Amino acid sequence: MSYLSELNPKQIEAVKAVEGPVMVVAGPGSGKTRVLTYRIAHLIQIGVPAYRILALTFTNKAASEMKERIVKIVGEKSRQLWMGTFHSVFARILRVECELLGFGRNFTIYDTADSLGLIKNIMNSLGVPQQQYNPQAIRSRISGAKNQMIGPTEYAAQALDLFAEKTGRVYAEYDRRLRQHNAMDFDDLLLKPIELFQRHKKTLEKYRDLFRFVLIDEYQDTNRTQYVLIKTIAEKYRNICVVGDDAQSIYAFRGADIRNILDFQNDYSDLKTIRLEQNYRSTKTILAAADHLIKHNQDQISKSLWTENPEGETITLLSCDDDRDEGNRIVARVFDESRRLKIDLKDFAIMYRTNAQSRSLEDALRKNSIPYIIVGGIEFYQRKEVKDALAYLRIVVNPQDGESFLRIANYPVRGLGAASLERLQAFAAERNLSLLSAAGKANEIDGLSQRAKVSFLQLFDFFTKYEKLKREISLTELSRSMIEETGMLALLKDEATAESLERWQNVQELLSALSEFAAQRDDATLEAFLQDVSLVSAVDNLDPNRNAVTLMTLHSAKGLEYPVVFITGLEEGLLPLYNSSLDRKEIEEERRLFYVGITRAMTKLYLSTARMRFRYGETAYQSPSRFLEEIPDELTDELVVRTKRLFKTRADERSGKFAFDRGASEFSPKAAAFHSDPEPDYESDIDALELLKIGKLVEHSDFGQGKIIGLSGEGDSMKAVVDFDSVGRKNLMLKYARLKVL
DNA sequence: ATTAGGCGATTTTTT
DNA sequence: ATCGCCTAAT
Repeated sequence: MSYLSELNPKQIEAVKAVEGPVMVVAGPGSGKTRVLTYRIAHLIQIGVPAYRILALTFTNKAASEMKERIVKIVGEKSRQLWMGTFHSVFARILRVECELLGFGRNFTIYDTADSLGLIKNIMNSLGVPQQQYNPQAIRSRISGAKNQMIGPTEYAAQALDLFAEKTGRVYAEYDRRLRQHNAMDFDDLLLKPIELFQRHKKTLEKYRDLFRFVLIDEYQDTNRTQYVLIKTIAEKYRNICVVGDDAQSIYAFRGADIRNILDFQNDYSDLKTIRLEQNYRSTKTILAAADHLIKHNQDQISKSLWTENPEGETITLLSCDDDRDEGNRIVARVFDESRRLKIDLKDFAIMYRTNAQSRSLEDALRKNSIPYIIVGGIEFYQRKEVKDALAYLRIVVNPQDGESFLRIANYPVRGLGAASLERLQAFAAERNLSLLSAAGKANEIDGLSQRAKVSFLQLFDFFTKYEKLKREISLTELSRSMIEETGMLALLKDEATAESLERWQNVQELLSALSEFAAQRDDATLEAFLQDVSLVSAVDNLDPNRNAVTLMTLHSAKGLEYPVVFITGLEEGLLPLYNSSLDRKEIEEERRLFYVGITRAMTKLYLSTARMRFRYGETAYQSPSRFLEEIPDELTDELVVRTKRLFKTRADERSGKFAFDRGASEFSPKAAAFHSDPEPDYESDIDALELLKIGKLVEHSDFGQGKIIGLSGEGDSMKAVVDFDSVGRKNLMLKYARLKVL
């Protein structure tokens, strides 16, 4: 077994302990993924059929990457592994088994936005005012209840206040409607399998027997339903291996339950615990900072992380004036460090607590023509036009899907407003019909205008036609012709604004994605495509080959690593983020989130704060995060900038005045050690780059004064066309030209 | 009575 | 950028 030579003794132990319950407590960067990969490869190598192994990961990307590596080690037979996120694996099982629960195999998966829409609709029909009862809050309460396996009846019985009482009523109706729509929300994908296994012992036996080996990654972020689910499944063989790190538990808001770790220890008396404490990722400095920080948490399993990696550089603090300044200074550091460390843009990650923070960072990157990719944020599949197109496709697959029907009933505009849809819904409820079939009986609905009747009937015919065509033409043809016929493409094209054309593009992109999907898989169905689309996570789309700076939330950063990491917005109220209550547990989760961020960094870590920040539509004064005090001073440096730095001119260099008179990046005394590192003769010029605009007057040391009349290129290859008073037009590489802005 | 379109407020983190 | 509310238009 040659691969064992690549592992340390603890890792080998974790790979080889395949029988019985095992818990691997794996610190950040301790080679956890490697252990999981080799463990599965090892299982296959000793003769376990791949299809008898269930491996649950946190993202689909992690699953497919791991699978590829396993295929490389032990060959094609490992393709049959059951591997993916909880949600995708159990969605797959439900597709086969859900008829036992009264669902059709073509059920639709509702994402958070769909489920919120349904809840709002229900609140309207139950007469629960949305002003008094926040639909979001109701949705998250229902989701919370589901994650703890509390059903609507039980929830209503426990309701103590008015809010809970209303939530209970909405919850009951919500469940009913999901069933009517033949739809499941994210929580159902975990809850329904439990129900299935409870009610159908034969099915339970089938899966218990199938999954002889069960592995779970990121165990600290599993919730109660996930815990019950795997415990149920693994009961027969008890070959269950969980891998996780309590210090990286950051999903309590989603129902992740730390009890899952403690209970696991209680559930299995013969549990073998293996600790992976050697870190292969970060410098000693970064690891020490993380360690000091996390020691401030009371709730934790104590562990002592260590590394053979070098001491490394100190962590650099950037104290910025405001969010704009923060963006600019980070961009400047990206330029400097890419030069100094000779690394690519893809080696940089900028992290933040809230998605809203990405804006000022994006502005700075865009202005300086630095390519970047943003993880999450406004996701492709969340865009209105994409969701609209998807809704049409969803209805063809599942004609009962009322939520999708309501979404597109009046898009493109067909004269079906709120009142008409209200009538349709009432009629459908009365006769126990789906909205689509009710639309087919529009003539029987009282009080509907003639126009609305015609529209409903046309809509019904439209879907009837495509339901039929579905069996006759290819996936690609069907979707293309259908979306074409809705008229939404023409509508977007005719509008001809930059925005509408972008939307048009997005719809086209969706259709291409579908074609590609159809071409790639021989078993490709519209159902499968729609399921994939519902369950993609933000990081799944991260392309490691693109050379661009990565921007993401601290949550998305879990499991990733980068040579240089910037963690931004280290301010009270932002990290830790304040909401209504901030008790110890919440602070500790925020601290873990920061911990996750720090431990993503391999060689260099930057932490930034802004004195003022634009939030909720106004500029607020911010104070530094309490977490900064928890990192020992000797591990950090402060990079001070006095004023905006301009390009040096030769004259400045000669006089040596530049650094003091005009301000520059300058290190505080304790940063001297860092500054004395061998630095390439490269200047940090980015602050000035953003000042460079067409029309600006500039000075060149040889050509004198001139005016910028054109700018092109990006990064190091950025050029400017300058009209000089003395010599006329010149095309200059900014990197060498050393222009001074006047 | 309905619907269409404009304007203003609003974002914690996510499968 | 999206959602909800308001007013003008049909």
